[in-house]
Order: sequence, then structure tokens, then C-alpha cells
Amino acid sequence: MSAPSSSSPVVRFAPSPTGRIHIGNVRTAVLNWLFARREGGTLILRFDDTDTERARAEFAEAITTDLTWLGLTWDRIARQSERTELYDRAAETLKRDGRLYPCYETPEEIERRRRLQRARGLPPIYDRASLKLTDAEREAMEREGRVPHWRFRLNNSGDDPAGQPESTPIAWDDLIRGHQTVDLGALSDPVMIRADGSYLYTFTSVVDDADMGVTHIIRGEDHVTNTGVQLQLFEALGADAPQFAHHSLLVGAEGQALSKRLGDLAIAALRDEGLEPQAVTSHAALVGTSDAIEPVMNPDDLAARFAFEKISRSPARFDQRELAQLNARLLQALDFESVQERLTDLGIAGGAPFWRAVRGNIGVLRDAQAWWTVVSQPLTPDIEDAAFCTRAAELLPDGPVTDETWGEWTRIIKAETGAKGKALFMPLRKALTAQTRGPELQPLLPFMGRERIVGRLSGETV
RNA sequence: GGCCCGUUCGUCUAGUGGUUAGGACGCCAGAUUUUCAUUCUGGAAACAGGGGUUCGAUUCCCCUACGGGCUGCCA
Repeated sequence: MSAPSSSSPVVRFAPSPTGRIHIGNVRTAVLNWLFARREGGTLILRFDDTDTERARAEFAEAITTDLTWLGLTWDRIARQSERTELYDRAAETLKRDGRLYPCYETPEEIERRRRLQRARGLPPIYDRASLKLTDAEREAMEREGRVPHWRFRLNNSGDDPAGQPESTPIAWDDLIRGHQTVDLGALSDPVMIRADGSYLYTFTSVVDDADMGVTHIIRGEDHVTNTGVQLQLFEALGADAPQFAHHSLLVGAEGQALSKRLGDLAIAALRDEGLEPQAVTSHAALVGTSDAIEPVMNPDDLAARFAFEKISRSPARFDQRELAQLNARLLQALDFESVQERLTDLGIAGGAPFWRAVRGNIGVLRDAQAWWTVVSQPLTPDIEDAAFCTRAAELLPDGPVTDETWGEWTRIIKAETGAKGKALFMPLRKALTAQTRGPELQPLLPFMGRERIVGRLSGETV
């Protein structure tokens, strides 16, 4: 049964606050955000923080900060740690129905059995030993002081729950991957409640999705197997299952799994590098789709491009150089108004003319500062032909240095010395900026001023 | 090991039982800019390999290789 289509969609991004978010997470977040935005739907930011061992409030805080920096918005925020009553009720229902059963094996016992099964070439599936316990045996366990954890009995063996699981495919039509099947017969009954009474993600996620009326679950393909299980959970809870869309995961530039180098791909790290949030969201939204990867400033423009059909089923490569390049391209298209404040914060007082002069030559915005330093602070000129530079200094037109000066000046130098092309301008560039490349000198000249120009041409550090 | 998914220019991808296999980014060249970058024009560049099916396969089937995912009292 599919979710009602008349009402507007409800989606959620559900990070677990066990660390900072990285470029991979963000792709999931952005996809959900754009889908909601496109469909006029609701986006819930839900912290799946039931793993008390690892989840920390600081991480939730940091994730919110990162998402906000990216420009993402949500309609509602929820924390699973505050919703235990809901889970308690759902668990009671499932226990009553016999779908949740207590298990008394210790983690060590389970682990040992798994290793044994693997060694014998068997799939490491839980044998439902605890399900076969009699009431008396269970009581004995409890008297021993054993505290149970609880498993969800998958419907995968017909009427004999203790029987050898047979192939039990469960299927759904994935919005990205098409028709999907998962064989529940090849899975262990998943643990839903830990021995300490806390719930596992697989369970709380379904209870919340049902309770919150989530209509579309957009997540990574690492959850495909979970979906098979969760489909049965929705059913057991008497809820309609949402639509599912599993996108592929990102791999690194050399094709390696991304998880091996998450540190430098954290959103915080990208921000510290000076990348524009729109470059990151554009990349996250467009990589692995059939659309061209290009900078898109307006979220609505990005949302307008969103379509499940455009998302590829194969893993997409994340190349940091590509992101850097995208950022540079984005910068070139930015007008002065949108960066004015940040330029001021960097101590750059050149206004729009200066921004227009340098924006094509920078990788990140703060690189503009280096060029401001070149025009406004003393530097030691690179004089390769002292006679030529001295002569050039003499030929600098009188009066204030303006946008016109460069053209006039170089015309005169050319006429007087016969120098042209690279031989004409390179000595000037090296003397004036101490570098061999950079923005056009024409718009930079007025910011240097006569005194500095003449001084540098004379070899002075000014 | 088992199960699932994937593989088209360097990268992201479009595409069809018969196409000059298209686009974007990057790259190279030319023009412009008296440099670089920007901009414009042009160019090189791909159907993983092997078997089938077929008049014909990049497209359909099988196998292999490679990659990814899952196989948790993680999410």
C-alpha cells in the first residue's frame, strides 16, 4: 500500500549525533531538503540519538550549525531521546503480538556463534534459540540475573518460527533503484531493544516515521537491507509504509570508500577551507545525477532540478578538486553586493571595482585578501630589468592614477621603448606585484597609487 | 564466505537492437585579454573482458573481473 498522495510529502533527515557530518551525509540531507522544497513538503530534522554510548548533544549542536551554514532549513526538529514513551507503547504492542521476543544470549555468546557459522561457511544467522525457550526456562534465566534484549521476529519461516528460515523475499518499488527485493530468510531477527532497555535505530526510526506521517524516506543505499526489515515493522505496527528512495553512496576520488577519510570531508573542514556553502550544496545535489555539475546560488533553482529519475544507481565519485573548481566558478559569478560584508571583514576596502578585478583569480573568497595586501601594503618588487623599470616610472602619466592610466601608460612605454607584449607588461607586473600572474593590472593600478607604483618600479619596498 | 546493486570519454552522465554514441566539467589548440584567469571558437577523449541470442549488439542473456553496499545489543 502506498502513502496517501493527496497530502503534501513529509520527509526527514535523520543523522545520528555520533560525530560531525560530512559530504556524504550532506548529500542525503540536501536531497531530502530539495525534494521537500520542490514538492512544498515538510522536512523534519530528527536526531537519531538512541545510541547512548556514542550519541552526544554537542554533536547534535554541531550538526545543526553545519546544516545552517549550508543554508538548509527544516520545519521541525525532533530528538529520539525525548520520545521513549512512544517507543515503549509500540514495543508493548509488538511484545503482546509475539513479534518481539526476549533473548538471553550474551554478546560474547552471539559473537562466538557467528564466528563459528562463518568458519563453517554458513550465513551468520541467529538461530532463534531464545524463541524456543519454555516459560520455565525463561524464568530460570531471569533468576540467574540475565537481562534480556529483544528481537523482532521476522516473518520468514511460515508457521514454524523456529524452523530453518527459507528464502523469503520482500519487495518494494524504490524511487531511485526500481524494483527491489531483500531476502528476509537470509537475515537474523534484528535486535530492537538492548539489554539496557534502550532502543535501536531500526525500531525507533519506523515508529517515528509512522508517527510523524513520513511519506518518503530518502536515504543512502546502506539502508537497503534495513528497508526489508522495516517494511515488516511498519506492517506489524499497523502503519502504511512510506515510499523509499535509496541513493548510492559517494566514493573517494580514487574509488575508495569514503568512510576511510571522513575527517577532511567534514562540513566543518570544508567551511574552514573557505568554500562557499552554495558550492557544497550544488555539488551535493548534482553529483551522481544526469545534470551538469555547476554552481547554483538559489535553492529553488536547485530544487527545480531535483528528480529521482536523474539520480544514478551506481556510486558517485567525490573529488575534492572538483568541489574546489566549482567554488572558483561560483565566485566568478558573485556580484559585489553578496560579498560586500565579508570583504569588509577581511579588511578589503576596494569596493566593487576591486572585487570585479580579483574574483576571477581566486579559489576561495579570502584569497582576495592577498591581492588587497598587494595593492595596499608594502612589498619587495621583483625587478628584472632596472633600466626598463626606471624608464617606465618616468613615463607614468601625470595626475591621479585611474582606470584609464594603464592603457595610456603602456601605450607611451611601447612608443618610447619599443617593448610590446609579454616583454612590456611582465617586467611591470613583477615590479608592481612581485608575482608573475594575477588579476589584470589595469583595474589594480588605481588602488596602488602613484607613489607606490613609482617606488616599486625603483626597487623600493613600498 | 553469502546476499544485493553497479560498470559508457579523465570525471558526472544521456542514449538506442542498426546513432557520426550526445552533453557538462576538466584537458589541448586558436581568438580575445599586451600574462594567468575570464569569455568565445575548435579539438582529442568512452560503451570493463569473454561467451552466447540475433542479419546486426554498447543496448538482451550468461560467465569473469573490478567497484559499492549489507551480513551488529552501529546508524
